[in-house]
Amino acid sequence: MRRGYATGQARRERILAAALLEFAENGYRGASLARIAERVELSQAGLLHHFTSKERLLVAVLDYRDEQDMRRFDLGETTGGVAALRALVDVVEHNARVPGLVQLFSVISGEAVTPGHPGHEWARRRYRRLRAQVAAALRRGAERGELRAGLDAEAHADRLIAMMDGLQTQWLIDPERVDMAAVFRGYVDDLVALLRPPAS
Amino acid sequence: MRRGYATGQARRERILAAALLEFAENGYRGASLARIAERVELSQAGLLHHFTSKERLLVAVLDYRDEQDMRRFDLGETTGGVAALRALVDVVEHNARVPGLVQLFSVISGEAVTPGHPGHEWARRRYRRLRAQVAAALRRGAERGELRAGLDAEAHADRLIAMMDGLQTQWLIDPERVDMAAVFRGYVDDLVALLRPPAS
DNA sequence: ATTATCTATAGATCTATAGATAATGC
DNA sequence: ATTATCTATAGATCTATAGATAATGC
Repeated sequence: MRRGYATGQARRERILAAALLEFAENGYRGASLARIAERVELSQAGLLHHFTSKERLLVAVLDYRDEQDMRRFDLGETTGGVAALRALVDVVEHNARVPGLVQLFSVISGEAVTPGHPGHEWARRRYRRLRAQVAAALRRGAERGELRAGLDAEAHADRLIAMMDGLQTQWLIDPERVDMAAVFRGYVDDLVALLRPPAS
Repeated sequence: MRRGYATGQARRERILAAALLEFAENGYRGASLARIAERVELSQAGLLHHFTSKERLLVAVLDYRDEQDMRRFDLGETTGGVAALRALVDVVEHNARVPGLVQLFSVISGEAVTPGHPGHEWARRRYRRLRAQVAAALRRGAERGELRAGLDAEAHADRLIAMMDGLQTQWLIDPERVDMAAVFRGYVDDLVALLRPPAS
């Protein structure tokens, strides 16, 4: 499997990091390959030697970030129920410390609602995967008797994800106003109370 | 107060409508004045006679839409408590019928998380206003004894708005997967149960 | 007079490709 | 040989302004 020389590999990593910043700051459409190239001290043509096109570069950045986040976000096969919900609160608390990454996802998800946007398919897959993961964790909690039996796992998963995204947008636009982690924690607390199995 | 000739007034309205479509489809950065001008059968310079710059045109579109929506969204001085929460469900149900408008707000809000974006201030003001309106309606409900007394009105308002926004994004990206209105209604139902005053 | 248009154009971008040269490592 | 770079450039944009001409309505 050809992966190029070591020097090229290192350069590609630097390009991904620089592209992430540029896309987060300007979105896909507002981003400039020339500016990215400048940040890694490379000509713009040199950049395209490594990534062929702006579209491919965006997809590479998104996949790269997804890979990193999967680990943190992965609720494992064992975690479930209340522990899983608490893990989501931890994710939000962590996100409050990395505004740059949060901004990348917010900006790109916003742009990607447009069909034809190079991030459209990525976003669709991502939301489906997240929903499946969260729903599975909730269901494990129900099986163990930790959460109410009849719960609608998919609907709650959609809501948890929507809540995270929506609060992120508010927080990025007006950081002083919104304590993203606290408001999300309040949601999870209410949810835990609501989904507690009826006293036997 | 100079408002120009009747013909100009009519042209400006057409421009706003066309610009709305273009911004919704391509975001601020991806939008093209030439394409907007084409849709209203005007030269691109002719368009700029009416709106001076691309930035001003975006702001005009956003203010124009806000004005329209204020009526629908206005929870009045009388509505409060559970009725206000039901009114939000109506809003979401209505939004599910106008994907174009929803897309405008999603795309621009996403872009506007970047400081320096011409929609940044608009988004900030908008979220503050929405929060104040929703929180006030919840508080009226509490005063009337319809909702639990000690409720955190601001936090619940932030969450309601975040939920609406987050579900909109999911719905726009994958309309077949998400029944936006139904999932939101589920949230409101849970919230009504949670905020019901303790039995006296 | 004021307003609504137009054509023409300056001046900055932008992405992607062609083709040459230098470095790397089997 | 393959990979990593570069310069140069084609070909499309883009926004905003200057300056001329036509229509509108006090």
